[in-house]
Amino acid sequence: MSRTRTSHGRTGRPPVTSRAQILTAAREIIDRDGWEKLTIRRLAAEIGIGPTTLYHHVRDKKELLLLLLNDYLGQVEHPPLPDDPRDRIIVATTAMHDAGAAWPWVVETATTDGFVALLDESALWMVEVILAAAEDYGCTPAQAVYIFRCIWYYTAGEIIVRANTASRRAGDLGPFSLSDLDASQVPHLAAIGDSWGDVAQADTYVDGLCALVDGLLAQATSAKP
Amino acid sequence: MSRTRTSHGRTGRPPVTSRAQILTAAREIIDRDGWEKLTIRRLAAEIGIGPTTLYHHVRDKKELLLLLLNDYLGQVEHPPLPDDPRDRIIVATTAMHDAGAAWPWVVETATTDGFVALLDESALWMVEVILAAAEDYGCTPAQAVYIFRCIWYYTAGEIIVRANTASRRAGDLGPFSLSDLDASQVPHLAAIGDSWGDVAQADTYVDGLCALVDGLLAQATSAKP
DNA sequence: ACCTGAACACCGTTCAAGT
DNA sequence: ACCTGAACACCGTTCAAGT
Repeated sequence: MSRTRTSHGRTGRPPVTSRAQILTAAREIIDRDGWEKLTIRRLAAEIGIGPTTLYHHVRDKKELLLLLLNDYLGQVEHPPLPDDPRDRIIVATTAMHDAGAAWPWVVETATTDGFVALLDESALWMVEVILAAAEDYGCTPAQAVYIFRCIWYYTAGEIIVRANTASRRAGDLGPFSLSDLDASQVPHLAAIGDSWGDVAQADTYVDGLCALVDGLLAQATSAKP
Repeated sequence: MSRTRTSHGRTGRPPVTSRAQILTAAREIIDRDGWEKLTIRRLAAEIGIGPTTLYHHVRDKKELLLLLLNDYLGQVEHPPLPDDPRDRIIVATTAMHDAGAAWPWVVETATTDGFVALLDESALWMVEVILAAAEDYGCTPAQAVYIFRCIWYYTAGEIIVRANTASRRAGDLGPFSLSDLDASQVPHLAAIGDSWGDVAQADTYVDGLCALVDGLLAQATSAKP
């Protein structure tokens, strides 16, 4: 795993490609050109090697993304955690969300049930904090996993919509037209009309998260599902 | 919009390509080969025309997907709605979820804030029902929009994870290994270990939705955000 | 071992040209 | 108008061959 190969013998010639170098170059591309531009071919060009050479260091594009994801999550700083278990869930989840919102491509690799099994310990502290807090609150381990999954669905969905909306804003589609709807068919929608845009601009992630967590904790302690 | 061009003059030769034919062919490909296989080139081949010809009937691949999405959502059947507003939200959302789970690619086009503005009236009844129910419950229009967005984040996230997990099950990654974690670093996760897989297999979408909706309604009626 | 170029089997999209 | 082939600028990945 962590075998360092910075030099091999007396030649002193540093290896042209190492996993660390690959990851650095990949992050360089993402930060500079956007994450859609991270391709095997571009990454190889960035390092200065042939595309095929990359396959000696990384099995797949998927493995590359997983490596990158673990590396990134391991560097996310740990926020101070409050004592109250409920608040601890909110804080840890918000940290998870902010990390994802800053690098939305992580959801691409992380939106598989069981992706936790692919992560390093250093990347799993957020999951651990949420599980521990839920159990502190009185949940069973199974309930804690259930709560984590629900929180992750909500968070992943919000990050994806957020990312797509941001790239749309740059882009193509017209401004917005919820005003010319047939009021007899969809009266409430027609009444809201174009003010939808204003309302939807507000960042309500944390509000919604609180509602979800409170609902989940109430559910878990009232009856066992 | 609905101008029919099934014949133009006396020639009697039906046009080789119409929007309806394109959509039918696209659904054929998705149902037969999976939605990843729906490409402009394959679609053209399916119809029996050149790829470039398609661009005379559809601006973009994105427009094609939007056309397909509207068409599909318009055909989703309306479930009987209960009187209780809270239950109405659950039923309408579940219908929306089931439609998405059956055709997960819809999230690709629908995970943009404001995607509602791109939909036809016939596809918007689920949104309308949710907004109406929230207002029936005592919410302001703005609160109703907020509730819809939260519900959509949770639902979209669940559908995406569900779809990715299903395609993974066919696939590549190892079985699961949450057992060899360092218990000193992540004790709760290590304790759960491989039983995560069993717990995560349960379909808890509706349970989580109920928790979310109850949390949101409690929040909306207690104070105005 | 480590790296290479050439090739395979694809993409979405544009554009000048045909009928 | 409607359709076309050729081309552009890409993808991820494989494979036989080089050092």
